[in-house]
Amino acid sequence: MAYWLLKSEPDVYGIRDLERQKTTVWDGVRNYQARNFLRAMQVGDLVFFYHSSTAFPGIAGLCRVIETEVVDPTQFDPRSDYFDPQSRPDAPRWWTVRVQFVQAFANVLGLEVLRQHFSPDELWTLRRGNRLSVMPVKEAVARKILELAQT
DNA sequence: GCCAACGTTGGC
DNA sequence: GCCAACGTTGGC
Repeated sequence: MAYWLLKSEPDVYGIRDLERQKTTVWDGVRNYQARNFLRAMQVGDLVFFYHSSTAFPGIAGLCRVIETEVVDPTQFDPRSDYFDPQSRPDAPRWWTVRVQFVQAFANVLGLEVLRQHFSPDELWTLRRGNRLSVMPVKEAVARKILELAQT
């Protein structure tokens, strides 16, 4: 089983939205590196839910991959912000996963706490200028995050 | 709102 | 294939 991190702006879609919906298709990713990570996910993988572009950025909760190789439907929707006119239904460009809510952390693990425990190379969200919205998390780092979240 | 950092685009 | 210009991201 692998661990990952997904970024989202809570004003658009936060951990509480996922809690309410229970599951969601993680649509709208339009970056090839991020897409490749999405395609590498396996059912059962654990995913940290990161809140970005908000007053208290940080890791807000946990979810789990429950379906892989999902074709992102927004790429074919002309009214969607994520419409990709160059993507063909017989050869979709953008693939994603469906995730299921697991837990909202009692307290968001903010950047200050994360920086105390991890280097930018261990946790890529800490890298300056990092814009990648889907990234892998090493098991040792994931275990530590889970430990921090319970305290 | 600012601005540094990054990915993408497009002219050549 | 290069690279400057541009648009976007995201912390502050």
